Parts: sequence; C-alpha cells; structure tokens
Amino acid sequence: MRASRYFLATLKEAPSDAELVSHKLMVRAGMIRRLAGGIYTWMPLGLRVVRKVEAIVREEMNRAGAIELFMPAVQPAELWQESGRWQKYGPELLRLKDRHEREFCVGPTHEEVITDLARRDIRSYRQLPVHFYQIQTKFRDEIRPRFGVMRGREFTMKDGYSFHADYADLQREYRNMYDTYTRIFTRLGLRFRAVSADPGAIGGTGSQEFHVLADSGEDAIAYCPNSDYAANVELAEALSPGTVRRPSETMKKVPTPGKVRCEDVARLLGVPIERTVKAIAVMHDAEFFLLLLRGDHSLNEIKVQKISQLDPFRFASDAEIERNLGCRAGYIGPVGVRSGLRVIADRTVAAMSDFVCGANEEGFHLTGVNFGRDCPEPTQVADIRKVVAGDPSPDGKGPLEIVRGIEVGHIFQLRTKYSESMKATFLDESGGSRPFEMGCYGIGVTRIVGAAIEQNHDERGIIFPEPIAPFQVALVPIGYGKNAAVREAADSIYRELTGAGFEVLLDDRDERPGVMFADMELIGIPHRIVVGERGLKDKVVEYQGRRDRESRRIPVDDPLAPLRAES
RNA sequence: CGGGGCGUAGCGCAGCCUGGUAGCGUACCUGCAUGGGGUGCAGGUGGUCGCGAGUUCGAAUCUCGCCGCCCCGACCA
Repeated sequence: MRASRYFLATLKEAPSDAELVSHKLMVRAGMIRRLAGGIYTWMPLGLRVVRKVEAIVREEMNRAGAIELFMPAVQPAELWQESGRWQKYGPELLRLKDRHEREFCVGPTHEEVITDLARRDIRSYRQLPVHFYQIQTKFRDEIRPRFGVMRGREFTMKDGYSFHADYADLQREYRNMYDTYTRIFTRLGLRFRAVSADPGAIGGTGSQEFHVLADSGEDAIAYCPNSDYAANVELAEALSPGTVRRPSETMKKVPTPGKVRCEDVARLLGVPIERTVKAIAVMHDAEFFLLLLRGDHSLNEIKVQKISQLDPFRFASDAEIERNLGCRAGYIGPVGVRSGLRVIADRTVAAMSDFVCGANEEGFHLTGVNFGRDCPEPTQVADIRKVVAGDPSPDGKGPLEIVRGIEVGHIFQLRTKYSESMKATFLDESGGSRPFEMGCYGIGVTRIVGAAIEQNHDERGIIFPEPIAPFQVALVPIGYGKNAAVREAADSIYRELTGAGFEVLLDDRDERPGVMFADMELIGIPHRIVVGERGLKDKVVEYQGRRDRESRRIPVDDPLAPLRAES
C-alpha cells in the first residue's frame, strides 16, 4: 500500500473528550471517528485491525467446530416478550417501531433469535451437538458510553451459542471454548487472564470471563500468584478471619465532632483503621437493614444482592436513617438500636473485639465495643465485602493480589434458561421431548482493539502486536520524489517484502522525515525500514522495530533479514 | 438518575465578566526555500460562534428554553 493513495488521517492533538490513552491514540492515529455518543466510524486503518482480530477469531472458532451464520440486527419484540427480557432488559435495549407500529429492538445479544432458530430447525438429538456463531454489530444503549470503542453503544461482537442433548456434553463444549478462547487471546498477542465470573445467577458450574490486563481496566481481578485461582473482585470470596474475640476494654463514648469517615475517626482517636467498624444503612422495600464493615473495607454490592432478604436493595435515604436510628449518617452504629432491627455483619467484623463505631448520636463514636456485651450479636454474618490485596486466597494457596482488567470475553453455561422459556425442545433417543442444554460464548471484537492498545503503547503512539497490526512493515524512503536511487531501492524492497507476504505501507508522500517517522510510530506499525541516500552508498538501509531504541543497518539486497529473525 | 463543567474553523483553544457582526495555534491550499525526527518564510481557503426564542439600535457576549458532549457521584455512614 502506498501512503499517498491511502487515507492516513493522523492528528497532532486528540479531541478533548477522550480520556483513555487508547481512545486518544485511536483518534489521533485516524483509526476511528466519533459520529454520536458511543458510536464510531471505523476508518480504513482501524478497520484493517478489526478485520485482523475477526480473522483470528473466525479461524479458531471454525477450528473448534463452531459454524458461522449471520442473524439480523433488528429483532421482533415478540421473541423478547417470550423470553421475558422485553421487560427485564430495561433501557439498555434500544426499542423501535416500524411503519405498522410493530415493535422491534436492535439486538444487544442474540439468545432469543438463535433459540427461535433452534426450536424450528433442530428436532432430533441426531442433530446435536451444534454450535453456531456470528460476528455481528450489537447495540446496547449504555447509560454512560465512554472510553471510545471500549465502552461504546454500537460495537462488534463474536457471539456463539451451542446446543446439547445433555449437561455433560454442554460441559465438554464449555471446556472446548475455554481452550479456544485461550488460543485466540494468545494468538492476538495479549496478556490476559481467565477469571471466574458470577456462577450463581444462571446456575451450572459457572462462567468465566477473559480479561486483558491493563491498569485502566474497569474490572478488578483477584488472583493467587501461587495457584490458578482468579476471580472478578465482585465474586472473590473473603474468608472468615477465624480470630478469637478477646474483649479487654470497656465501652466508652468519645466526642468526634465533624468526623464522619472511619479514617478520620481513627486518626483522631489514634487507633488503626482496622479497629473501626462502619455501618451502612440499606433498604429492602420498606425494611431497614444495617450492614457492618470494617472501616478500611468496602461493600460488595453484588454479594449483598445475593442475601435473599436484600434482593433487591438500595441505600437508605438520610430521612430513613434518621427515622430508624434517630441520628444522622456518619455517626450510626449497632449499639443501642431498637430490638428487631436487622444487623448484618461482615465476616471480618463478626470476629472483631474492642472496636470503634458510631454512637448513634451526632458528634460521638464509641470505643471498646464488643458484640454480646454492648450490643446484640449480629442478626446474620455474611461475606459482604470486597476482597483486598493480601486477603487469603479461597483455595488456601497464599495471599491474593489484585490487578485490573478489561473484559474481552465471556463464556457461559446457560443450561435451559432460554430453551425452557421459549419451548425449544428436541426428541431424545427414547422419543421424549426435552429442552436443549445451551451454552453461550462472547468476544468483544472491537473492544479487543482498544484493549490491545491500552496494553501496548508508548509516548509516541501505538505499538501493535504483530498479529493485529494494520501493516507489518513501514517502508520510509527519504526523498522518494527527488532521488531516483532512493525510489528504485524503495520500490524494489516493497516488491520483495510484498512478494514474501508482508503487508507494507510505503510512505511515498514526500513528507519530511520527521513527519513520516512520527506518523508510522503513531499508527503502531511493528517494523520500519528507512531507505536513504546516505545508506545506499554503503548498500545498506536501516531497520528498527517499534520497540527498539535504535535502528540497525541491514543490507539493501536482503531487507527480509530482520523479519525472518522475528518469526 | 443526582451534582458540576463545556459547546466559537477538521483538531486544540482565546474572546463572553464590562454587547459594536471573530481571533490564535495547528491542519488544509499556493509559491519559494529546505530535505534524517512534526522545517522556514510569504500569501490564501475555511466559522449562520450548538439550536430556538427574548432583551437591545445592535447579541458569540445578557435572559429563558431545548439539544449535544465531558467529568464526578450513585461506597454516605
């Protein structure tokens, strides 16, 4: 490809609304342009990268035995009403009406469509198992689209759905997909980690997410460096500390005017924050609950939601706190509350003694507090906090560490959730009618592009992993338009590299060297060959890898040398 | 959904408080010079100042409404 005939659209400055490096760099490199909130045009250069990702995903899915099809983006409301999600999905589902006032939605996912297809076309166990997938545009009307293509509203996703006669076969395919995803992300050249995701809601042996590791990731992942334990922090279990309570102090009321946060109270009283307990007031319908956490811990809302009396819950308003405790937020605690008020303590709190908590009186806290003696034992003890680095791994193999990640894949055992609600059944060997066992497996294709950049960049721009680079080699002649020797050498190298199967971007724009270097680095091409009059006299050109600090001279008649060494 | 901020040329910004019909950098076009890290000089193109209404002789500027975008919050005990 000749740069003069291509459409490079690099920018010196990024638009001010871009926050993440990957977003800024994608705009600056001319990979994407914004059309509306969370909706982007893929420019020629960006599209090349998307296509590379798609190709790898497609190849591995096919190799794994899945079959590609293509479903409509616009879906009739009836299917969603049947599965119950027309109500449940909420405002994230973009709904629309056609000219006959019939209701449709733009598909955020395709379980309904594929299940409908299966119930029509799969009648016998002899047709099972089967796994369909597609690479398709989805639309999710996010509350707050941001981070460019990483949390857009319109995005490309590979979604696959498998159908099985029994659970054992679903598990087999689930493992198959685990291995396939691992291969895909490895081939894409990404540092990633598979982590356990929410197993409760849908059932089965659980689901797993694949995260690209990056500090800017929206998810926190807890993992054990000594084992393969890894889970989204939302689910990672915080074990009971198992320490024995040893009350030694007597309870005292101390003034703490203006100190409402645990760390402020701890500092004022000169005690470690680990000795404080904070109380969080929540409501389930009209019922009031007090949740107790150690001062330095934070509430895990997902875990709270799993306590049956608290599904769903919301935070209590100031008025509700006043009404139930007679005190404003900031000074509330479990001591002296009316009987019958439900107090749920985190496991860590349940093992504490001589702790500090709010006195239910504005401007005062209590020290030396102990359960049983100063206030009733908690109504319930549960794991309701987020794990922190240093907590013991649930598998007992050492302390947890926490890293951040970007979710780029998710595999799921759906079981019969959709096949039952949509009456999708087949006939088994004995002629009985049974609902399909289903699995579903997603990969965020466009998000991968952002995640890859998030993980691979420097102050000059993008550093694409080789397998998804838009071009592998940037060929930069200096004085292409003026110097015949340079032009001939560049053209000849171009032919040779192209002939060897490399995608080469020949910068024949006759720009100043600095401009060409800056552009090629910005757009992240992994290899660069510079052809200049100076070197040609010695029959050499220069090679520099995108991560290299310096270039090195290579013979002009063997430009493939450094690339061979690579592979 | 709550709070805050912003909307002026493709991009980044100034002007607005103290009304007088718009400016800087960059990008783009032309010419000359330059030719190994976003080069220099000169000359140009490009804006209904987000949209609508109002106040005024006169509105980018003041008022109201709408739209769009960004950030923060929804862990506050």
